Amino acid sequence: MGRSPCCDESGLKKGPWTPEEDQKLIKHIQKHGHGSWRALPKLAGLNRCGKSCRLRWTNYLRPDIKRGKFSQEEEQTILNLHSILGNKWSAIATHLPGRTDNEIKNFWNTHLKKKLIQMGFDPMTHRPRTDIFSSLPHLIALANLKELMEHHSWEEQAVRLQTEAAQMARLQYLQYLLQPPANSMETFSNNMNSTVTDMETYNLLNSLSSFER
DNA sequence: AACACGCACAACCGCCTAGTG
DNA sequence: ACACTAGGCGGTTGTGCGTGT
Repeated sequence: MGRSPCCDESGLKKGPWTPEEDQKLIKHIQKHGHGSWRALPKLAGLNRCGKSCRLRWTNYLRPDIKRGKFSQEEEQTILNLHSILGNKWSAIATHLPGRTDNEIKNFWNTHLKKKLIQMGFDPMTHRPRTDIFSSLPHLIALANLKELMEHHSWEEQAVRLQTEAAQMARLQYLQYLLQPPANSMETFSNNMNSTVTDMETYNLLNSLSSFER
């Protein structure tokens, strides 16, 4: 019900945190725990709203936060979980110890989303895109077909077609792996028990992205 | 050197939900 | 059952930095 009034109070500081503010927050929480976030700023001597303090602590100052680049395994985990859970960042974060929902959300928006789009997948459905732009490579391929037939031997064309067929098979396999099942934990656990390992999926992603270059 | 641009990420905003009286 | 609040969540914006021109 209704919006929390804490941030409507005027005179509270906004914007980037200073090292001094960080220290005050860390010291207070280490000594007393965070308790009520609403009451914390006053007790800790901070001119911030409780919400801002909570966010700063959970997303940046918490001692168990893992910083730095996401590993390949983490990246694959996010892809897998996002295909199942969607934009449930906090739910995804529970499967990645030391990572915050905010960090995962940012990583998704700046890296993974683009990666999927580049590979021709809809980042929301994890299915191949069906719009005109995703079809463009196929249309170009068709347009080039005539020229191909005129300038290359049958042997060359056979090798090329064989390579492309293999890539297409891998693409379809990946499509199958990334298919979002019905939103139930049953299908989730089925997926988790599938014989396909994270590494296999990751290798497929890599092989496909290198193919597109 | 100066400017424009894009990227990454920290932080904020507004809505939703669970808990409480 | 209802009103109210704190905390949590996801979307969006702001800011600093690196890179290209």
